[in-house]
Amino acid sequence: MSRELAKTYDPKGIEDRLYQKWLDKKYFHAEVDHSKTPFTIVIPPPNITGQLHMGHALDNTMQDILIRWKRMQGYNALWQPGTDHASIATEVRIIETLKKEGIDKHDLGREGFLEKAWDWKKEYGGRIISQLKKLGSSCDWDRERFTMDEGCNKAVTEVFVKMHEKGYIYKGKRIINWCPICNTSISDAEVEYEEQAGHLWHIKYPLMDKETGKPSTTEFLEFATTRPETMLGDTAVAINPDDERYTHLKGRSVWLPLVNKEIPIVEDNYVDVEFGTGVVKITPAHDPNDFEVGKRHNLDVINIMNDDATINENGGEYAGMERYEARKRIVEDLDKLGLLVKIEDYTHNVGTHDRCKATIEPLVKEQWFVKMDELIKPAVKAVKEGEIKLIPQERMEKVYYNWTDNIRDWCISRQLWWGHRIPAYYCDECGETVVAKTSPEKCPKCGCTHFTQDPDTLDTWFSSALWPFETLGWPEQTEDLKYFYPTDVLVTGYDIIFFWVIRMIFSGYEQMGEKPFKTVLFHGLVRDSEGRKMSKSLGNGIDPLEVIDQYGADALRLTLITGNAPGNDMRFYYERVENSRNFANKIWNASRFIMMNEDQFVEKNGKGTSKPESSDLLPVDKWILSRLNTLVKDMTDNMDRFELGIAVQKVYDFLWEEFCDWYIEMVKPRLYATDDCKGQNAALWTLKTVLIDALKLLHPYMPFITEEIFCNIQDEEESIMISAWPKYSTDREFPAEEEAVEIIKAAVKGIRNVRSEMNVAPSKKAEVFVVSDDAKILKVFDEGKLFFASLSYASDVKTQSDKAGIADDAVSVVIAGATLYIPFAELVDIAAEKERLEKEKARLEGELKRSESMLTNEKFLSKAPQAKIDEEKAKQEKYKQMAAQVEERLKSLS
RNA sequence: GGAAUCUUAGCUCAGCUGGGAGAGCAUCUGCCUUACAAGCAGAGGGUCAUAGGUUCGAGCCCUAUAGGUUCCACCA
Repeated sequence: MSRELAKTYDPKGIEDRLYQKWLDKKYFHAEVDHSKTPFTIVIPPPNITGQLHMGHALDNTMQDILIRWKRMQGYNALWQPGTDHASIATEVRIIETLKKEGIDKHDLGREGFLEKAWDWKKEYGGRIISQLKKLGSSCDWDRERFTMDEGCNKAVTEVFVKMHEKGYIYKGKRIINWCPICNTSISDAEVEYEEQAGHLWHIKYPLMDKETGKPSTTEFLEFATTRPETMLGDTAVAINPDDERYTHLKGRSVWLPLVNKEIPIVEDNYVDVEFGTGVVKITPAHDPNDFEVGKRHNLDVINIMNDDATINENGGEYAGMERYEARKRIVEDLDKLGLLVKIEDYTHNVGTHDRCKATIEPLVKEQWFVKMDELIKPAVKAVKEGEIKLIPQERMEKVYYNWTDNIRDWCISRQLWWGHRIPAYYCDECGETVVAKTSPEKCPKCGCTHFTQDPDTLDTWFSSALWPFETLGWPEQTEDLKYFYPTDVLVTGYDIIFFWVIRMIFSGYEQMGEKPFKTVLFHGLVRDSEGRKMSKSLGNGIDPLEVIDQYGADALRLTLITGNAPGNDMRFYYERVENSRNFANKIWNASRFIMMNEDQFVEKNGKGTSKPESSDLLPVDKWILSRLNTLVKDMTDNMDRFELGIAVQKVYDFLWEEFCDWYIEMVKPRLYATDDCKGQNAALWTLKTVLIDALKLLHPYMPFITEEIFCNIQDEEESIMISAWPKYSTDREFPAEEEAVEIIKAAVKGIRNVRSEMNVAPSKKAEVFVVSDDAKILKVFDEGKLFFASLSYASDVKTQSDKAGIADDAVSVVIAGATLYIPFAELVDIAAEKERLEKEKARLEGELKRSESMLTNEKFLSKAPQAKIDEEKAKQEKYKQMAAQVEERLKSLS
């Protein structure tokens, strides 16, 4: 029944096969079950236009780890998946595609366009889902949702109407960020400031002559601007009331050239006396600060721009010009009038749209807003009081409060077609606004029965904000909602804390009266090997699907999760993926070793292995069981604290170093001893037991290979993903055996070290004498003789209490409590050995000094925990012994 | 302008509540030892940015300085 397994692990084929098995078995599916505690994660819904990138890969790997782990711990684990309609991103993409076919969105009309958009969704919405599956994501796909499906539509309308009734949603004429390319307003959060080289135009306006009432030819007021074209909409010039230079100007006015009209000089504290000339032109329609100044002084708001950023009819002769052309012409014309003082080079921050990178124009428009001051309060309180925990805590809380303390009302209307249409209806007769779930029958004011719905749609994040409860059935009070809400963990990048996380929190409290999640686990960005952001324009993006194809999803997942702390950015290196792949191969071969030996065992004995009597277990077996036991505890603790990188590092080190490099090597002599059936059985049982438990610990991180090995190596359970997470057990505490094996390990290392330094080939074997006056230590070596000899390339091991019968020139190695002698005379290099011992002596003296200073320190003795003191005392004792032995050895050499 | 964060081995980064300076890759030296050369054994390499301070003791806490990254606000 010998099992044929390839020498290297090749994930190709295996991963898809196992994923299909899990789907067929419905392992990912969760139903309400009151006998179990729920554990819920909602996926940050990827955009339907999206392609899986490294950020998704990291985000979803983390979620999958948590979900698989909790599922194994016996929780009713639900990972709720879905996709986002991403209104503006999608609409922009569709418009681009249409453009290539020579079609303008307006040619299609709203209905036609939306038809195209839904086709798009059908075609691409599934793509990202299948990519998430490649990664191994154990989402409950039966529950897949979409932010514009029927349920979500209902939720959005419900919230809009409810919040409008409460006065939290209002329509107002305010200054907003306008993207002339996308032709829509955008929220403050979507504006990205970018440093650009520009100019500062110094311009002067003539003062109005008090006597003649005409523009003065001698008196001017000078100021600077970065956007000269906005002068067309100027309705005042402002000075600071405390500015002594301009006291004589109070109450006067200036002549606005080109437009040819008189505008007042107003006094406002907004003006910084220190900056420039201390004079500011005021354009209320095109600058947020000017808008505020205008409100304070009752100034006219004159919009001079069309939606496409061309100058409108208010711009007189400049009407119809594109904004930058108008700028050029206006500067030229001012120059002709002698009103242009100078042009300075100036770098300043320009607001751009984060999607299309076009320079945004502040415009005054009527838009829908969400009033934030009241809504934000419970969201702040929740974090302050620890109701919701942010990880990494300190850093993210600071970012969080920074935003909540400076929050402004949220502009939620978008002049787009792809999205949730605003449920506001205007009476065709009298213009009355009715906000309702469905189109009203008749106007409450005039009785008219014809209405037109608001053409605008809502900001994508308006629906995303409802994601944690709308996906569970809200506004219906479903069993799912009652059972799975609030969710447990939200995993996401810190880059969308404002867009999404905060908005979910206040929405959760407002709509559900309860937090949407208990913990937010933030991760950083995945950068390229030079630390740059991965982006399409740079072309430095690494496609996770290619990595999966080449190295397997397990290798990618392990790479993304190791050596990376929460909230920190990481760099992506292929070398690290290779290392992960090598690790997969390592455990594959370890399992192959076990299976091959088990097959041989069965062949010889005609029966399989069975659980050995406790007395058949050797100290090494107990040692590895004990180490595993500690690992279980440590890893579980780390994961409880969401320290995923640290946790996986521990199982990695355990498997590679302790299990493969030490335990398997220790077990080999026993397996190869042909007559020891009981010993072989005990060794094989321990190997299997430890490997299987370690695989379980590793499974959340590397789901595929662990499942593949699990199913090959045992046949009691059908899948590792529904097996139980290992638990710490006092039955597996073996401190004495741990100590014993550590002593032998130190001895093996010491001997290997000497042999290596002296360039002795492993094939040249020599006797090893273990000399100690401690009978317990000699017993340890007697019991471990077999594997000690094997690991230290010894031909034989002799234990004794003194140096009798050992050649004087034997090389010695000092370890805690014993001295090892290797008599291979022909290889001894006295000088080298002396040098080594001197080094060792110096090291021990240093350690003793440190130890001494601690143990004679009263404060340390009184303040440090007893365990630490005892530990230190034991160490000191050990150092003392070792130092004595080194001293003795040095004497014998000289 | 405000704030956060980082500066640890040649490179990339771990290092939890202060008590042994670590990993991967790279380098050097041996090994085709019957699970694995995608491997095994061994070695070299760090005044933990700089200067102070707190402490018996600091990579870790405090202050200042220098440099990098990021976020927020935006001043004409």
